[in-house]
Amino acid sequence: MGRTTWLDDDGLKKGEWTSEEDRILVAYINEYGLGDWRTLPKRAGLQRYGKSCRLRWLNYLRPGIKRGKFTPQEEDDIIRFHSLLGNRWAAIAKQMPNRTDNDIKNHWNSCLKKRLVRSGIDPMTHEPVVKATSSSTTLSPTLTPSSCSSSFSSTSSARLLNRLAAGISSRKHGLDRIKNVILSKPRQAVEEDKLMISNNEEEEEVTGCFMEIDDNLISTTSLDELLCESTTAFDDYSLVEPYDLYQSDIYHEADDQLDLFLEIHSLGQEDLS
DNA sequence: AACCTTCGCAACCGCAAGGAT
DNA sequence: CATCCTTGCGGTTGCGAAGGT
Repeated sequence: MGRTTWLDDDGLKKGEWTSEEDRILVAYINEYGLGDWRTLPKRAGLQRYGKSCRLRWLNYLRPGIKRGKFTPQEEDDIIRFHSLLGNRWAAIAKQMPNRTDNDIKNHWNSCLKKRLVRSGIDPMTHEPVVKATSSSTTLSPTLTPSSCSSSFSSTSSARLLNRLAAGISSRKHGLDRIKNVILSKPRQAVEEDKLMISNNEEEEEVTGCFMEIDDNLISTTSLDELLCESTTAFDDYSLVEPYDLYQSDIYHEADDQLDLFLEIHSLGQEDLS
């Protein structure tokens, strides 16, 4: 499977790699290690572009790559990470050891995206598609627009959580403050539950509550709803456009912020189930 | 059996970010 | 500070395999 091999204007090979080329590339890297990709082909004796060698190594030849069918657990993970990160395949791949971003992207585009569509889920927003007579739109499964003044959705809640995670990890907002803010607006509480927020060295309980909105009992006590209700209390936590945070300096300062965000959000997901 | 469509996946392309000069 | 170069990423394409008619 793959593309046939051909030579470009520079006399360099393109298309499918042969097993002999693979062997040469692996042998070279094993002996000399990774270095300048541009000059690597010449040094290794390959009629290839450095970019092609890099791609072949990262997506196919490097040790530890898991190939073959994705397990249901892996598929669930991809869908969940995609709902949080969007088409940031490299970021998703970082959360799934042994799978390449290319593999994940391919599987999403060829399989998972279509599966979601068949299930009536918008693959971009991860929300149920509501077929309207006048105009098509998507709605949160548990919240209607009137139930929350802002354009609340799982995506925006993810963004809020992201900001929350960034705030916690940067100690911009202490846990005490977050705790106080959440507790300060427990509207129509009917039941209490507990969330644990881990902050690397310390753990604290954040008490949440169930809420009743527009006659529809929200049967969860996710951090999402709580944050939705308390958004206004976070003076600088206004709803932002998708992935604003990912563009911010604070987010790119350290990968562990992503880990923290995912950790916190997974706790939120558990509450949803 | 032949043809057509869909699937799966390797690899290419263009662009952007960041480092080097 | 500007320009060039390298690397990394995401979107897309090409093509054999598999499945359907």
